[in-house]
Amino acid sequence: MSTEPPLFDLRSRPERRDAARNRELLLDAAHRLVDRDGVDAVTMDAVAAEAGVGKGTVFRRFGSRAGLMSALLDHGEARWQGRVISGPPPLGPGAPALDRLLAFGESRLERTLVSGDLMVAAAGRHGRSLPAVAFLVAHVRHLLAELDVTGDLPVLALSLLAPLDVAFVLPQLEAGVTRERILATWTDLVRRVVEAG
Amino acid sequence: MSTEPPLFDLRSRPERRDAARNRELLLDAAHRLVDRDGVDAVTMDAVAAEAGVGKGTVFRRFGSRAGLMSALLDHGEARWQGRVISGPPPLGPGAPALDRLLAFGESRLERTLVSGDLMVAAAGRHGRSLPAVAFLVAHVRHLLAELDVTGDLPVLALSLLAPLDVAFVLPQLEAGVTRERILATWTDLVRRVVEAG
DNA sequence: ACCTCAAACGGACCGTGGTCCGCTTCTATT
DNA sequence: AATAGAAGCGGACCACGGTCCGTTTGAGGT
Repeated sequence: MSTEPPLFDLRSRPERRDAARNRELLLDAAHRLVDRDGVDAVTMDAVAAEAGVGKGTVFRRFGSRAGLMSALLDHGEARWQGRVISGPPPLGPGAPALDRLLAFGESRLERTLVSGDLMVAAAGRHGRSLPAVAFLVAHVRHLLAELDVTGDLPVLALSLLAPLDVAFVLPQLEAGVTRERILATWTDLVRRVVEAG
Repeated sequence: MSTEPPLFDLRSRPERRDAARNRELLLDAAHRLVDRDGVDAVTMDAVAAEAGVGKGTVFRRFGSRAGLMSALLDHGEARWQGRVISGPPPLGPGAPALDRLLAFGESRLERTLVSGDLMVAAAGRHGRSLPAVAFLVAHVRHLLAELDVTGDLPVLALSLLAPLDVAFVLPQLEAGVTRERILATWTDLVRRVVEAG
């Protein structure tokens, strides 16, 4: 998911200066295009032109359009993850685990609404790859464990995350289901799971 | 989802003879290509050539590649839906609702495994559109109601279906999670929801 | 300073999904 | 049977994602 060079692999030489510069140029250009014309306007040719580099360079740096989108998404995701890990409760630590879990759902839904189009663009053929949701799974799993929920926690955590995924949220919104209904039902679902131990 | 003309809308004139013939030619051709070379080999040009018609015709009949794939999928889906509606229990009617629900999950997972690549190809930008899962939602909703589960049943039903969606199943399989774990966890999840009323 | 060569670059090129529009064919009407 | 016009057809055309490869550039060694 990350486009940074592997931070802890000392065998790999660091990125060359021009490569690093071009990465920044490209990210800035892409960000600008998203802000100005929306995600759909971010074609690989457009971002290359906007950054003033060749198209091949975009693919060299980000691998694919989905990779570039993931990189864009990462900025926001990292900040959001920061709030989950060390922000104020109930989303951050300090609140009871159930409160944190419910706050997590609401906050995650919010992020899906705000960055849904980027998430769609960052997804490969079949939905978001597992690394992309690893943090989410790990966090939910952790909270479930604190709540003494038993079972196959990794898979259960992902099952609880699925209804909040952009692939399910956006179509429902289009069909007229409100944000509130989705959130209320998710809260309900989580309560049932937790209460059943 | 269906590519048939609207059966009960008498205002719309039926499909012209040549159009109907070409639809069949195209479906046959596409089916042949899937069988012989896999879903990825089914390009719009290839299916047009195989059917001996122009490319424009393929788009006129099916709207998009996803539409064509949906049409291919429909054959299997319809047969499967038949088994759910009127096949032998516990999947079909006659068994207790909870048994039916659990059998539904297992059977659905099976279909996801068998036709996953077609499902992926049939999905638009964001996952499968709601009409494509309308039957699934309706059935699960019905069973939940029979089990006296309260709440926002349409949204709850979709939430239970989400973990069985190809977008979540395939990545897990690739990551080494077994079919059995996925099914067991889904069964567990459903039991918790039902038991909590 | 110079050399070396892996890394990076750029843009021509390709395959594929999707559109467009002038031409053809079917069908309802008389 | 003739006719009109809607429905359908085909394939040239376009945009976009992705690849390839000859050229350039930057960093470590001498």
